[in-house]
Amino acid sequence: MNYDEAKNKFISTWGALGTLWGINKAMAQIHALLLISPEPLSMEDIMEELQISRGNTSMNLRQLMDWGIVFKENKMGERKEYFTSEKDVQELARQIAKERSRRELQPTIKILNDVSNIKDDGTAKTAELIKQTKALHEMADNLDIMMNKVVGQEHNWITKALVKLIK
Amino acid sequence: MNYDEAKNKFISTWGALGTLWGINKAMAQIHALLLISPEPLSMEDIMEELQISRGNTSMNLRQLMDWGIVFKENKMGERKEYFTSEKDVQELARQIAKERSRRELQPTIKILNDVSNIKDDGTAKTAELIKQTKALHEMADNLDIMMNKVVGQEHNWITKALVKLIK
DNA sequence: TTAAACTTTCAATATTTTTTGAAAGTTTAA
DNA sequence: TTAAACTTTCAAAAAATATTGAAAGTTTAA
Repeated sequence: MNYDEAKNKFISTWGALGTLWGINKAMAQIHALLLISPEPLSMEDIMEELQISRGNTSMNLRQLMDWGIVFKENKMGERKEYFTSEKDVQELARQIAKERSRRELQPTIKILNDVSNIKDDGTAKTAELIKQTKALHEMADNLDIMMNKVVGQEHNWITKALVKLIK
Repeated sequence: MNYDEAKNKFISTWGALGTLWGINKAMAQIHALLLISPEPLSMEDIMEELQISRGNTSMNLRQLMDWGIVFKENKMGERKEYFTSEKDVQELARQIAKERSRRELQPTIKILNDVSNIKDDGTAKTAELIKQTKALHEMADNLDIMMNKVVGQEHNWITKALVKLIK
């Protein structure tokens, strides 16, 4: 496998994986491309490389910046904007964990809390609803703590120690 | 909030969350419904409750069974098939972690391994590709270990201890 | 100012994914 | 056997999502 094959394989794998996680293909591929690019890339570069339209590129770059994993850069004396990805994969994971917690986990925890606190009317179905949503609430809470504390730790010693311990 | 409101809120939240994780709405909602149902439900029950077609119900029940989180049950003297969900949320998490590891993480790890082992031709771009895919490979490996060992542990003492420690 | 060089927006279009429902398939009881 | 009671399959339709590209917007330099 040469460089170009490896690069394409990586980009398309990342793209396919993205769709499995609710991230669209273009967004995941742009991210993959920036991640392995030693130099910042312009919008033209990205469009060219991935064969996607200007509009698509612009919108997905914006989303990646909203996620805090892609940044704008300006080259001196050039008007064009360039883009880079967060290159430290630990920091990348931290940022993704933080955002997914904020966008998905925390709203879900709130709803599980509301639902599990309805008044128990003594019926079996109400008992089951309360029991199961309470259990999910507890689990989601633990997951949230782990995502924010374990992955979110700078210099991730916890993960290292943990993996060593249980491997 | 009364029982019906709470139930609908839970089912629709679970459905919306599913789509965010690459699971379709019907599949997630069927699962939610079974999870809070004290009794096994028939296909008719599910169709009725969620207002979806027979075909849709059949296909998504099959998928849930493939994931190992929904089971067929037969009631004595009845030809109709009934369905229940795994009710223990720890076991549910374990099963989901196991399947996602097998379906997504492991194939990805394999590709990251292949890509990161291309021959270093001395160019900056090759160096970057190798460096980043190696880093992702290591991270994916750790995640795989955690998913299979930490979540996969019966009587999940590690999570409990960990959460207590870092909370 | 103006205009060139660039980016963003968004309605229209294309693509992908999900859902339907009827026909085909299966199982059981008589 | 047959037929009733049920489930599965799958082509077609619907719905949801992603993509395009051109017009509108913005910034900078002269």
